[in-house]
Amino acid sequence: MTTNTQIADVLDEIGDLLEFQGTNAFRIRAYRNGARAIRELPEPISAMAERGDDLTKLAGIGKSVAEKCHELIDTGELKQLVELRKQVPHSVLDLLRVPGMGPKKAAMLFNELKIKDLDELKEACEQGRVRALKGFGEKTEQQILAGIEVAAAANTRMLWADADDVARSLLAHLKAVKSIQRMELAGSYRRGKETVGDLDILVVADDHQPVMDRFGAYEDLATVIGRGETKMSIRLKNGFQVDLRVVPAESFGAALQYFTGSKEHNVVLRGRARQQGLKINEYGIFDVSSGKEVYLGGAEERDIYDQLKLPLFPPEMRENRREFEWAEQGELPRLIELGDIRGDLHMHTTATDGKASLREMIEAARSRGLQYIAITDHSQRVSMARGLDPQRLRDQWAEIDDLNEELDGKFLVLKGIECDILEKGGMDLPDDVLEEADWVLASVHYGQQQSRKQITERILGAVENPHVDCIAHPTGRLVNRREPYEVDLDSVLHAAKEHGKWMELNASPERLDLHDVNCAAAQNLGIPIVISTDAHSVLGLDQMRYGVLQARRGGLRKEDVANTRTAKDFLKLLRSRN
DNA sequence: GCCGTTTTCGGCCCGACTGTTTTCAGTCG
Repeated sequence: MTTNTQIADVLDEIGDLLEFQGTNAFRIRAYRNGARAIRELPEPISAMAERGDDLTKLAGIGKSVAEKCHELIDTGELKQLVELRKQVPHSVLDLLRVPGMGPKKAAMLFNELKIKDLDELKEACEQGRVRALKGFGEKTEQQILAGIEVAAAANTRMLWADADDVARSLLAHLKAVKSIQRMELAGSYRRGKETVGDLDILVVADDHQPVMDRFGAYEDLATVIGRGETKMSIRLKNGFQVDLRVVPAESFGAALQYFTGSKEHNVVLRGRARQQGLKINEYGIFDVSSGKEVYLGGAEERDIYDQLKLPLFPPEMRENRREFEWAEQGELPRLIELGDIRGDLHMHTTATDGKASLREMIEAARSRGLQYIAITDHSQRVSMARGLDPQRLRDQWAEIDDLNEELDGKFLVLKGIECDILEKGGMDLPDDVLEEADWVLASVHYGQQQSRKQITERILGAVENPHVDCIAHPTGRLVNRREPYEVDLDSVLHAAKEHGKWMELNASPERLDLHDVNCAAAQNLGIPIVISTDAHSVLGLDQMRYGVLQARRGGLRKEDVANTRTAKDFLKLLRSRN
């Protein structure tokens, strides 16, 4: 079994190694595009190959990459990669993590000084051997030395939620500058990616200098990486890089579009502009058909898309996945919004590992404008969290019955449970207990290291249990920290479809599980998705916005998400399962 | 290496900043 991720990783590695060898940049891009296409496929490419599908029909995959996919699927390895690895030691790829170090410089270091890893690079810099190379100097050597520390310390991206905190703090800091007329964050932060590599701030101001001075006086600043006429970059104490650009008012929209990206989206946009005799850059959109540049617009982001007769794509959609196809068919989905959410179907209380009582969670949910929630504490297997046995669970449910009576239809509390899927298979609570629940989440917490076959069979068992409603955090991944367990999600989704089961998109910023690509796969199959906070406290209920952002990246609409329905319609849909 | 209602060959996004190279290459986003 060769998964999409494994194949994509191989293609990316080939891209890295070829880049190092100075291969034609477009050939390298072709490998990267192929890797991306496969990574984002809604179904396993191995299944497509087995069916005899023509893989070259997939956008970004031609004859060569298709052959390599077949070789990987059939033999589990790729001769080309084995060869490349002989030529370039794997550790030299670490050199590229040093800021300012690209493939050309790294290759020079490897070829001239036989430097194979970061340790050898450090030693060579300290001995002054690097500055002797053509194109290198003393300053470059110092930068490399500083950069090695950065490469070692800060090579992980920040969770979106954490980047959001930094972003808000920076904006508040900059707002003190009176001459700032407009200010906006761009980049992957604006696109709502689950992790953010750096922040891009765009500003319109009468005078550049006070803005840059203020930027350089930010309290968490560690170093100023660079400062030019229009652009300034800093690194924060936590290693995070922030770029600031000051742009003229007539270019603000163009710059916002440009720096929001993604790169892939912009490549397509620029290609289209070129075909129409237009040119886009961060200053605007220009008619170049006469040989001169005639400014057509750029003050607003809309100006760019209007000129190309394209809709103003929501930033979360700008990944060159399907947005251009949708636009051509006039079928751009209306993405779900936070305000569409009416219920929250996964949360914990002090009965297990939550911080707030049942009553406090209900009050907090009501004050956030929700109409219904499900209380889903852990089941007995999760002993660390004092998981509920049948008796304690039934006691909680009796309490919920009383509270519902007290609420008199103004708010609905569902009697739920997050029931563990046991290591040996089967559910952690007997069927007669689960049968009494309004809402049963099934989830894996233990035995995450099991084989693909074991884990998949466990989850399939839960999907087939008639009392289970929804699979919670279906892949178990933790953003930046833990890979998904080895589940065959494609099989799980097909089984869920067959048995009328739903899938959770867990909104907790460190989970965001399902992943955006998996959301699209579930949507394709018509499986209702539930966005839930998995709140362990009152404030945890506010995590819903992270889940909605992820859902938007997955292309989900209001109608794809079950808990956008009113309490009455939600129950109706729930009871009509199967 | 991929792609095609301008093309099966000849393109493939575009500009700022830095350092070192005196006219530009490399890196980055």
